Amino acid sequence: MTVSRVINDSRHTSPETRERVNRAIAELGYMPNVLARQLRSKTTKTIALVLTDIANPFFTTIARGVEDAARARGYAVMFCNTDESEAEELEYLRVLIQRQVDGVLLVPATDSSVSLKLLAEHGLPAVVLDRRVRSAEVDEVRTDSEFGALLAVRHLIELGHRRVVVLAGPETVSTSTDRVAGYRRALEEADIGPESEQVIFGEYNEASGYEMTRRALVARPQPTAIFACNNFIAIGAIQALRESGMVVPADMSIAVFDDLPQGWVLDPFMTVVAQPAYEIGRQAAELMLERLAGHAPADPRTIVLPCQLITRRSTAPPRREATIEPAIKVPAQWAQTESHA
Amino acid sequence: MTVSRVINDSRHTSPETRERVNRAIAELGYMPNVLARQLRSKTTKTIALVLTDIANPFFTTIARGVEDAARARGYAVMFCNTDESEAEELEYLRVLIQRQVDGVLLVPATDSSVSLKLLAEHGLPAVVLDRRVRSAEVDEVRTDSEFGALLAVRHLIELGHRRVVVLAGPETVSTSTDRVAGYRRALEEADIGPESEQVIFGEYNEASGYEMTRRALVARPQPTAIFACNNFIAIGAIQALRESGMVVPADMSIAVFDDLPQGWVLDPFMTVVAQPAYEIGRQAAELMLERLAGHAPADPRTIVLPCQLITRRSTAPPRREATIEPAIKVPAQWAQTESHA
DNA sequence: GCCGCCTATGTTATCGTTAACAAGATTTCA
DNA sequence: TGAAATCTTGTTAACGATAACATAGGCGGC
Repeated sequence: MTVSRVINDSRHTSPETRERVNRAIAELGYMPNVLARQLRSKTTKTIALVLTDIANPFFTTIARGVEDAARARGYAVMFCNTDESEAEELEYLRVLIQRQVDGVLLVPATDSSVSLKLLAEHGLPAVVLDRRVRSAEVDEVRTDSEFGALLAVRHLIELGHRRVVVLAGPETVSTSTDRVAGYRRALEEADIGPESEQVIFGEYNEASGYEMTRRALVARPQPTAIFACNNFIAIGAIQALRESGMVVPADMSIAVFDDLPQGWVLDPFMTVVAQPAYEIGRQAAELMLERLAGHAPADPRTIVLPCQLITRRSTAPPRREATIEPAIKVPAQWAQTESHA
Repeated sequence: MTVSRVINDSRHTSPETRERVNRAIAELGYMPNVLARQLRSKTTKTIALVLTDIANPFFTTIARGVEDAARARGYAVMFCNTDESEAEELEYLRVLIQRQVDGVLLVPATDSSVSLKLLAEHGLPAVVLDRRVRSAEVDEVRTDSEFGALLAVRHLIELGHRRVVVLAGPETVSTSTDRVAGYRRALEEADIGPESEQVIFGEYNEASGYEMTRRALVARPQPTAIFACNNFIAIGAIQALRESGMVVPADMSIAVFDDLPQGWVLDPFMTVVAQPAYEIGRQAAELMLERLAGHAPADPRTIVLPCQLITRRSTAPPRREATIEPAIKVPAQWAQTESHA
């Protein structure tokens, strides 16, 4: 019909016809059937964002960046939550292929590349976010986890800590291993021998953070500082510390990878390595949209964004080594001033 | 093709053919095109959940209930976030109609019924969640906001409070007005005159909670307790109280509608009116799925679920009226014991 | 006046699936 | 044995849009 032309092009249509068609549309409450359009045009104007934990504000922020960039160019976004499970991830990808999405932004549950192979088989472009994948030939956007961890642990060491325990996520996830690598580099830098290393691998959630902290606390000599590899691990850690009556930062310092929103765990304000989560999402979407528009080079591109240490009140010199401050002063009300490094 | 029969029915197909088809599917990596299927069958096996704030754990929990119920019957769920804006709501509904969703679960941004009219015009079934809508002929699932508010405010009054301020959401939202009504009933019950009433309407978010609290604190005589009509308002309130140096519950009690997850605002644990959020979502989805299956009566149904007062440590007798406890004892570490009423 | 080009509209075929019908093969049962 | 019932497979049309082509005027240039 000419109707199609009015709705889409509006080139090659006379003003009267356009008027007539629009009137009819208004009268009938007509709305085009997107399904039919997509079937015919072989493009759904939809991209998918597959991530591991939508409840984590870090990923929520990424999702916003993706959505904003996509919407600005008329694309819709489908969100899929894999719960850190590769099986779920593959399940979702199959659904997405069937639903004919134009491309997939993926936070992979593991560093295996079977998911990417599946996408490649079906000719779907992909962008990997936040994590590295072994031997992948795709666009990637992430931050330098190793360097961020180095900053955080260096900060703890500068405060005087010598026994720092790192609570990591799964060993199969690159952000875990990279952050542990950064931790090791910081120890080496300070000539702290590997015998003082304390690394616990677990999962990127509250329960695991709680459990790892309980384990860390029974170690002798007890660590004086915790480096949590993500924000949920830190929340679990705080709960475990409270239960065992330890006060942060007097009895235990804690530094965290990934920021937490205001309103979460107000007390104490956390020293964190903040990632530009919104930008990770936005730029990943941009890479994808460029590729879909045909404006992208054939070779994969990698964007590594900077991260930033924000020191707040959850880190302080350890009890024994405290020299300047006379004792463990725990202000009832934490000041909200921040210093950025 | 016979292929279709193998994939769907598998009735009326010989085992050999089925085998042959399945082999071919595996070899070719064939996946059916969902779009075409949906176009032909006029059903997308998709329902939409349109809500006002996906960042609020109350709605996140509803979303889980919806998703679980839907998935169990093979339905997919599309989530849409209206940000409490009726314009956005209508925008989304138009998209959903175009995308041919089978039905819509709606947390309406206002109590107007234009959205429901739009859906009815296009023959789409709807279920209204959490809030009431004026003169609507649709299925509804919610809790008894007025009764919940009555419980919370009665609890404050029993503790000895006489000046309770209620921080509400928008006046155009039924949960706001219902909770204010419950507040008034509690005051009447206790023979507290309307001159002691203090009602502030705002929005269901942190910023508004903060701002309303600042306003409430300058009132003279100052209120001794706050009743926050939702959890985000409460978080904003807590921030404002901290800034002005007030300690909860010694200087100010606070009771909240909607529970908060562990990990959020640990200190102090909140006295809340908890709603069965998951059940609201699940039962709403069930109503919809029943209707889609043709098993529902023509007349609209309304489900009102019970809510529950959970007293924790954010409420205590007011300073002046304190008689039994000698002073305002604020334990450094809040116990996590809960008593249910 | 004729040709070619541009514009506005109509026609046909197609995307990939399934509903509906058709028809041959096989089984059931009187 | 024959007719009806059942099973298996094939054929056609349709879902609602658009791409591609076709047609018919209108216009300007020579």
